[in-house]
Amino acid sequence: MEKTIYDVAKLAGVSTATVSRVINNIGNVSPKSEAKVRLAMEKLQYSPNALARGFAQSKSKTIGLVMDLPNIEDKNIIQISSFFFTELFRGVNSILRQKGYFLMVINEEHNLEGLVRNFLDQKRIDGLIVGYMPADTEDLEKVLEVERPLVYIGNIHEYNRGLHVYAQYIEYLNDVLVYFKSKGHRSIAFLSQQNDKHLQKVWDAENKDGSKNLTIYYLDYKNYDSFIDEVKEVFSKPDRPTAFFVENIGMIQQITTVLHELGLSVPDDVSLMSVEHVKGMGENFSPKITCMYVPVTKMGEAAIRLLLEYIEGKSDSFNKKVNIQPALIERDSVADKR
Amino acid sequence: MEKTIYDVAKLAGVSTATVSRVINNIGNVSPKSEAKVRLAMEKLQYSPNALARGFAQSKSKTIGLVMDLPNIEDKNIIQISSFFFTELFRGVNSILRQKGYFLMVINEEHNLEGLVRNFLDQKRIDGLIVGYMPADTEDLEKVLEVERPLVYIGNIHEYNRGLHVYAQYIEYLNDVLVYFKSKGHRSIAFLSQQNDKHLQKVWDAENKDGSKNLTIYYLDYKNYDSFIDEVKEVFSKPDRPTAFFVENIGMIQQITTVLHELGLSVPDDVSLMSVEHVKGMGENFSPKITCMYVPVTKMGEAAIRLLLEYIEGKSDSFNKKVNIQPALIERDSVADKR
DNA sequence: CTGAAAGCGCTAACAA
DNA sequence: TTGTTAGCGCTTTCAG
Repeated sequence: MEKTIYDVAKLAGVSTATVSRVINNIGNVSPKSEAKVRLAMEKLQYSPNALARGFAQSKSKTIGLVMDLPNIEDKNIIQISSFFFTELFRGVNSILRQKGYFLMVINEEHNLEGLVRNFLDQKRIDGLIVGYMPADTEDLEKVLEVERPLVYIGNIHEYNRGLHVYAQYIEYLNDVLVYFKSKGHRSIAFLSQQNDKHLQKVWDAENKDGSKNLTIYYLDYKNYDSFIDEVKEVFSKPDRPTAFFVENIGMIQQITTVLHELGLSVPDDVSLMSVEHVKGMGENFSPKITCMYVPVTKMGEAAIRLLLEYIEGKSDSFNKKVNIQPALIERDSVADKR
Repeated sequence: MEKTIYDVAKLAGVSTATVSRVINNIGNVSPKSEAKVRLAMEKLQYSPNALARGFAQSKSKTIGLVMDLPNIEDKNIIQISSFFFTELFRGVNSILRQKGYFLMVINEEHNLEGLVRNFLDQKRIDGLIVGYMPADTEDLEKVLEVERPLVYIGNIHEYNRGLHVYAQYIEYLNDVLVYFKSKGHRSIAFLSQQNDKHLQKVWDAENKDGSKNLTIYYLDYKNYDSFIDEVKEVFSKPDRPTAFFVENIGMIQQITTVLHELGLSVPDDVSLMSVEHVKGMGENFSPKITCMYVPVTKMGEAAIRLLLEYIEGKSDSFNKKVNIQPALIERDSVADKR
């Protein structure tokens, strides 16, 4: 038979209310009583039943983390997202445990509203972190409308409300471009899984003076089997780009090999940049890759802080945003063309 | 105010017991009643309170997955374990959700007994999967002693009991050796994080005929900053190994570069093998790397099956083992020296 | 500072 | 096939 708070109370010679007070560090307990209770708990090896506590308080003390773990077939994305996932997890979990919360990872379909119903309404979790960078969907809007305890991590969206932690994707893409430009590059290729509308904006911004002095190639790797061919094609031309931004650092190895096969060396013929979610990862290559470091762990931490403030009523506002700034880490893969 | 089972019962004109019966698909409900109940639930947008259910049944319907996510400073291990983690998670979670369970990821210190007390005794979880491949510790023995619902994934241990899913590490190490040998290699290096006692066993087994016709180098990468130097040293010798097993596939890139710098090419001068936890990952290299594929996802699935059988009383035995067989996938990184 | 007691929402005998 | 009802273990007023 499991020990209950009654057993402890009886052994300690106090009421269950007093035991509850010491368990929860409420105070208003005499040192004497507290000592008796602690002794009794010790003797009985008492562990409070989390289910009963949660039930009594209508709080599960657990937070959900929605991640869209890609299917193993998506070779493109699995590497980058493995790191993204584990880094985010680490950031979220460390803060959570400190505050006495637990973490439930949720890897469901993209039906946000359904998720909210299943997990929040059933009180399985107290709040939700959406880590799969949802696009602007009606689903998202609906959830924001009802002000559920939910933080989403990712690009800023058009419904300008809700708890939100983000790294300004468009901005850092722009930073990459500006950096390449500052090093004298005028013909630049991007290999990115993002919709090219972001790149288009960047491109437009850079060429708005009408000089059109930049040439930008956009490669996408929706199709895993064909992007290598695309790369080969673009870099075989005599007027090939001198700089190449490869969003997924897991592809740097292959890209480097392909460039070598084309007789091009890094960074002398082609400069390379990438994104790292794990700090220092760019150093695992030769030459060491200059990267935008996107601190996912920090984003996770910020998200949790926002969420707990809201859940615990310390924050009155549902509309808060935190912008985490990526950092450009210069290494050896970008040549100075000036 | 949240809707409760009473609201549903009242609206449907039945008792709470009947509502409970349809929620839980117990049966013994007339189609008529069931229809009324479902309609009422629909109208009220009713979601059963998981906390209350858990409390009433003393079951949380959630399983804990203990993972030791390495600190970001451990550059050695972070890559391999990112994949290991996400793949294991995927396997575990998919089966779990199918069966109506939820997954709580636990990333705590190596104190197994403490974990068990915190999570199992408090009924926060119904069972535990230990995914960090625990060594033979007294901690582990104690937990096995009391037959808690726990499956561990990893190497077989000396306490020959408990629920256990494993890939036979020593065996597949041996398979690697045998494979290299079959290709005519006689001088082989291993770069592995494992304690070298495993390798020693392999070595002994292979040389037990007294012919000593194999030379095995053991490199370890405990120290991230120095293993590259070790590699350089070993492969600079005129009698360098002709084959190299690099356990961590995340290091293949660096190793290849180092070998190139030494003027050695793969596989002509040095043959390479590695381990992949994500199927097909060895193909992301040039040349494509011959790998032992360790199907972590399958291991996760097997673990869950074992655990749920035990928890739900379908299995009488606490002592069950499942051995998941790794597969050797031949690609282009091993030369035939015969 | 302490204790009595009323729930929290659901399940599961048991009786009908 | 249904309904009644006594818990499940803890928190939290409220009165003392």
